[in-house]
Amino acid sequence: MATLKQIAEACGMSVTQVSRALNGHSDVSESTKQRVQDAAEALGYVKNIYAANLVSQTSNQIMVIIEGMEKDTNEAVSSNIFKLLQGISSAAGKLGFELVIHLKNRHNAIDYVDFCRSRYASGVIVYGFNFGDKQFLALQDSSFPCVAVDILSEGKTNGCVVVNNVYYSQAAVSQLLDVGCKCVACIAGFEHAYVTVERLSGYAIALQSHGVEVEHGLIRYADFDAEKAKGTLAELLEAHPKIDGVFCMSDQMALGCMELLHEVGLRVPQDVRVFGFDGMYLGRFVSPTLSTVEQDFYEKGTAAVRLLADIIHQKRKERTVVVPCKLCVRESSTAKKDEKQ
Amino acid sequence: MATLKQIAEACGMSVTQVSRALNGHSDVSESTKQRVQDAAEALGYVKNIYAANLVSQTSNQIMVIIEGMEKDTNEAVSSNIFKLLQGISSAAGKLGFELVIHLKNRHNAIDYVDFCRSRYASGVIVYGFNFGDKQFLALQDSSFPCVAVDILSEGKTNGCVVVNNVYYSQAAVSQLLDVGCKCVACIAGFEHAYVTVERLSGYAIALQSHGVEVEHGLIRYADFDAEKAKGTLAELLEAHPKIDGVFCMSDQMALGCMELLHEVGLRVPQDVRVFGFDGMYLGRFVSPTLSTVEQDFYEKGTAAVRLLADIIHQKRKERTVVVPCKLCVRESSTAKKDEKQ
DNA sequence: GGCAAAAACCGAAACGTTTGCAATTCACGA
DNA sequence: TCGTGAATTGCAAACGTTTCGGTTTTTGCC
Repeated sequence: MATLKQIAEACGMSVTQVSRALNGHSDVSESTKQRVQDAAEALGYVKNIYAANLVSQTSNQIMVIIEGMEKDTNEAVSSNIFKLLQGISSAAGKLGFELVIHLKNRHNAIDYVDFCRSRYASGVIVYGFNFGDKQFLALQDSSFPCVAVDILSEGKTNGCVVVNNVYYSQAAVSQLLDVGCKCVACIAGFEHAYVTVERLSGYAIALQSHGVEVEHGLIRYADFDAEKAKGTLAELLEAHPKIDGVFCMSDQMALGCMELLHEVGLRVPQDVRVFGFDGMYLGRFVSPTLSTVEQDFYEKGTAAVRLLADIIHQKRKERTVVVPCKLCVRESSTAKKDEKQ
Repeated sequence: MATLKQIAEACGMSVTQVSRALNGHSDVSESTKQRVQDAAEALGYVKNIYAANLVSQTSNQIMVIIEGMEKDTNEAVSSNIFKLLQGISSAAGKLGFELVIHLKNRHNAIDYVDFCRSRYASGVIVYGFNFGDKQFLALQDSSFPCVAVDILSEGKTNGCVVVNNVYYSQAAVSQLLDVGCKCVACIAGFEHAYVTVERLSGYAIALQSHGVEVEHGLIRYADFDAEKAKGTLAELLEAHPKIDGVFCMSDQMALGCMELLHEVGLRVPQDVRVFGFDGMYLGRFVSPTLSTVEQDFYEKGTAAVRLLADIIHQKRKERTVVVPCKLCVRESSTAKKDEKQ
């Protein structure tokens, strides 16, 4: 593999000058720059990043850490995270950062701060942590710029990209109440996830502002899983036959619920109205079409990188980026009064 | 940041010995090993991989290259690739490899061989290339061990992980013919993708072995997109009203087709039978449930890493790994003769 | 032609590790 | 007590790059 030394020999000049020429320094003449570039091209030179980063004590690498990625991750979550990664990748490419992506599972646990230190990371983007996680705290306390997605995080070198879960959940549940629902159940996600807590709060606010009391028996956790949601709703219907609306914290779960309702002979939306969350592509293809809150994970990814870059360059002071969502009211939550019994 | 030198000073010994102790060499006494490890722990030492890889001229990094990852990648593809990545990540963790994942889009094009050379890559896993791609050829011709997923690739340092697309497509189409379909259309994927070509060939074989002639007018490309599939099938039905079976090369497209059939008043499976491909989770939740060929992308990922490791260690001679699929015949392709008009 | 300033260039050290080779220490039997 | 071989240790070079400080060459001007 060609090195600076070989180029220097080929051009009859010093290694120093070659390095400066290739890095576009000002104190090297245009003619030598050209000569060096040609020689580099001819020799198939490519910079050794280990040597370069070692001496410069920096890197332009961003670490992306995705927690909780076991084999059974469900399809909707997979797709969302992948879009997040695409957004990150795209923005990182534009801004000249390299990506080292770590999908954490039980076989590849590492110490993240050490990982960053051992490679002079420019910054970190994390997803999937819950509040109080040791490693999450360590990253926040470290000197590495750290942007969290879908969970709050503040600090001198920290920031976060979130959506307004409270607002949109409230809007969704309000829509259900506005079309006449009297008893709205809530199929929640992972009990301790930040988004779950926030959406639950939106659910409660909507009920209260409509003069409905929150009944804890109507709230169940189904870990964002369609199968679990289905089983959970079955139990709920058993205990509360008067349920006429279901707010699900993911579309995947909403589809599970619609399947169950179909099986037990309840019509959507005439008997029970359903609202999802996420905006999955297929929501438009099921029958009835699924009402949902559409999130843009790609946008979350690009926003995270831009925020991180700003923190790295000490530019922005506002450290919380809120990415907008879109409320999509479709058939599954529509009144259709004329068909109602 | 602590270095070997600092540990050496703390322990009163040479840098050499410290390096050996930490790397578990045999020619260092147990007592010093312990002493060094304690000091390293106390000082918060973490190995600088830039220095280590520079001198050893190696790395334990595997490059993962995913082609064609523009913003509009569809949900099913996203989810599949993410599962592939999870499988890769899990197996790499077990085998002690680090991952550098490159999701290629228009903003982050790089020369892959140069990329590998500049970081002493142990090997490469690629996904999404088509035959004849310059960069793909360059990787195959390079000295870097290279495993391709979902496309054939052979050579001294190359291998591939695929599924038997021909066989399963044939099985799917045969099932449609066996329940009485006389005119089976084919909604194909990207025209030049390897899997498309293979599945098309399975489609043709099934028809021929049932004594049905292949009619090219019944074959259309819809790029694995549900929306396009929907429009395409509409055109097809216009031109060929006798169509009573549709073989789709992805579930996503199959759902698009079912949506269209529903809209134009054709019943599934009584009037038209539908078969998908991929095995997406939601296929079990739509009504009618979707027949499909279930692929395991997680397994493809782990298989790819294991194969790559074997190539790196020059172990295996067989360089093509075939991951099994599962034929899932569900309602959408079932005859239901009694309900037929 | 001579001079100063600007432009272009170079030597050598440094980054933190690994490793070949040589030096030292040790145990143990003669 | 000494010699032998094995076990343990250290020196110094090497990996390929960047950069500090200094040197040489060129340029422009009187």
